[in-house]
Amino acid sequence: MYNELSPRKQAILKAIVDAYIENGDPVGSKALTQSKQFVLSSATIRNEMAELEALGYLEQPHTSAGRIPTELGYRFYVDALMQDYALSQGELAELNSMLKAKSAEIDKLIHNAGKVMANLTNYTAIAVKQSPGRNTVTRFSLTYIDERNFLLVMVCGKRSAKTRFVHTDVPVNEEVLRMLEQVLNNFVAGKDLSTLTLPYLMQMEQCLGNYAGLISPIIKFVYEAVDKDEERDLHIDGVDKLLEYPEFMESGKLKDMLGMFDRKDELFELFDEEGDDVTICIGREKGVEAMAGSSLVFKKIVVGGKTVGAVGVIGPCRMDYSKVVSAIRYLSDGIASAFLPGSGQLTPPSAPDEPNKH
Amino acid sequence: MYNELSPRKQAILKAIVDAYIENGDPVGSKALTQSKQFVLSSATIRNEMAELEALGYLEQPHTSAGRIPTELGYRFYVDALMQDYALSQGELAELNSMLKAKSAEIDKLIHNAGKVMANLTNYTAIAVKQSPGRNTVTRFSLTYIDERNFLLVMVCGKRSAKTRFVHTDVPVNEEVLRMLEQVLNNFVAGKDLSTLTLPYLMQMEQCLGNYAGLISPIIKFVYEAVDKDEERDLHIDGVDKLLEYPEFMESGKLKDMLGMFDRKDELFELFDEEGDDVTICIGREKGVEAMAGSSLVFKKIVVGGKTVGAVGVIGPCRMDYSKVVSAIRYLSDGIASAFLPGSGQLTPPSAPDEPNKH
DNA sequence: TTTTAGCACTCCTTTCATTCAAGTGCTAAA
DNA sequence: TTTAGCACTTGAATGAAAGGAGTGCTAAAA
Repeated sequence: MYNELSPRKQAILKAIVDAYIENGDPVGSKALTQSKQFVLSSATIRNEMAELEALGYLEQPHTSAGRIPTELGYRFYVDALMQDYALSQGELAELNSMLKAKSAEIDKLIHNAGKVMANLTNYTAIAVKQSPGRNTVTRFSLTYIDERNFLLVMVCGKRSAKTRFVHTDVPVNEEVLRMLEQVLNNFVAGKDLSTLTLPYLMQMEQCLGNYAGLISPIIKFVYEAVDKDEERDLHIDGVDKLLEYPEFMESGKLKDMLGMFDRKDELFELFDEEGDDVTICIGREKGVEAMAGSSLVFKKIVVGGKTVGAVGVIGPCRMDYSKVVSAIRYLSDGIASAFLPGSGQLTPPSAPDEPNKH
Repeated sequence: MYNELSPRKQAILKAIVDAYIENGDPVGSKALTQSKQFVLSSATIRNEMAELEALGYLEQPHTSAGRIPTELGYRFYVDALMQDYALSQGELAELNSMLKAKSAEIDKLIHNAGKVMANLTNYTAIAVKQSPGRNTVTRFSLTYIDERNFLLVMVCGKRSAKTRFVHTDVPVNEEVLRMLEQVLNNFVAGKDLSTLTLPYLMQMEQCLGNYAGLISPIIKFVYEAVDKDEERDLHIDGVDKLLEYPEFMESGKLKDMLGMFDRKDELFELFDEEGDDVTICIGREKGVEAMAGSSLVFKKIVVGGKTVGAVGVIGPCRMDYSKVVSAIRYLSDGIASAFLPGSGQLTPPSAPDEPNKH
């Protein structure tokens, strides 16, 4: 589909997108000839631009304005035309200093990554933290509080734990809790939830005699704890950056965005993507109406084969994709390797030696 | 200070604030006479308004506009003039249906309260969840995971628990953990942290022999868990509601707000208030520059003498205080009584029988 | 002494016409 | 195939004019 574009058309498209990303004004044929990168007259470029528009890569806000890229134009740009951006020394320093403070939990690191991203790119950043879906509880532990209350601790995998306070109508004591704990560890720990059939549960209840009534509320908690959506968490940073881009100042765009930021479920869906490298969603490509005019760039954070979260930025379609992509890739990989067991040192994904001045 | 205002001035001030809150246009003398609540000519009212302005309760955007309240004007209004708003049946139903879904943790309830508040009042809502400061850990529980890892569970009070994964250099087993657990429960549980002096810690370490090295990282976690700031959490809902008020559309107000929403620390400070009833912060009263033109109304949620959070709304100074106050009071008290042990039924703070049409 | 009618004045908002500049498409020539 | 030239379109910027809302002040009325 793309090969219908001659090299010259591609060069012109690239120049237009680059220029438009940089200053936000529709770019006309004259501006391109003045930029000295083409030895063509404005008329020739005009013809090419007219064809690019007919092909759907460009559009005109109105008759007497220059051209701006369409969603298709941006798509082609990020897929085929965009150049790699090498992070500057200062930018690398900023990212690294964040990554080195890896003392804390991965949650905090991801959260901080959002703040850093927002600052570095000057777009709104989204940091997603998600525990791997479809857990099983690997171990139970019950802690006595008083006759009617105890704490249920569920260890999921080796890296996360959830607690619930359980109130009982039957009085309990340490001994009962030990027994219950043992039953849970024998019957439920490590099992997939689908194996918890009714007869199976009844078997457990038999083991507990008078305390059989405790099982069903606990199982409810287990379901809740294991439920995939339960453990997703999403932080948005630098919302005020949106205001720096005129595309959000008019019409209802800003409202759309802020509304979407409130409906986190909808946001999560945007992050459901197969790819493992940086994903770029331009405008309504994913079918989300509120994304019209905006783009989302993100990358999953994968530690030891498990997706533990993602980090991304959201901003106008007219976004500095090449810089954003570089920053996100660096940060996402950096977080991942900071948490890879054993690896203390970061391994930057690319060797940036010559910083771009942008 | 306030008694310098004659009853008539108060009535006029009230009428002005009411009218301005309702439609956002500066209110002139003519509008007041037309409202039929005064049997005075516009000239008389003009004189009164001029005096109210001289006293600092009103101001004029420009010479040929009506008057709008100053921060002092709003202050007087909320302190002395504002009428109680009786929530309508529909509004009560909305609030109650939220409160009845009390299955979940108090965290979730508070979070939901924010969403409901935002919808009901049409202002941005803030839901604060804070565990009572300066906890002690009341009980420890250790769960074996593998030779080098175990889970540390710290129960604080009877209502909250925190977990930490601990990695050890010394191999451990169930037995060791039991011993360690006992030591922690004997020496640390229920103690104020200030009693954990160095000699005291050394005494503990003696009890543990080879495993003395485990104590210090655990104590570090205890400090973290007990640290006051650790457990504050804040959710903002309905940010897009800001856009419905023209005061945020111009100048940098919106940016100020969004910026403040990002700096949660600053927000938390606004919620540090002594009072137990609804608190109203008008504009820069609390010394926060970003609050210029905006007001915050909130109320702590107090369960059994402990502050567990707060719920509030933030919006333009021109806010429907009376409705907001009623809603917040109802919700805050509702959450509190939903979580008061034993009390299944809600006890509404006031008996609303005749809904206001507003 | 207080209230009110009357009036000149201020200042914002809206409207309309005009001008200006940028950029285009098209045609014809190179 | 490219380019110069030109007529045309359109939004943005400017400024004058009109309109309106509201005020303060003065003097008369209650």
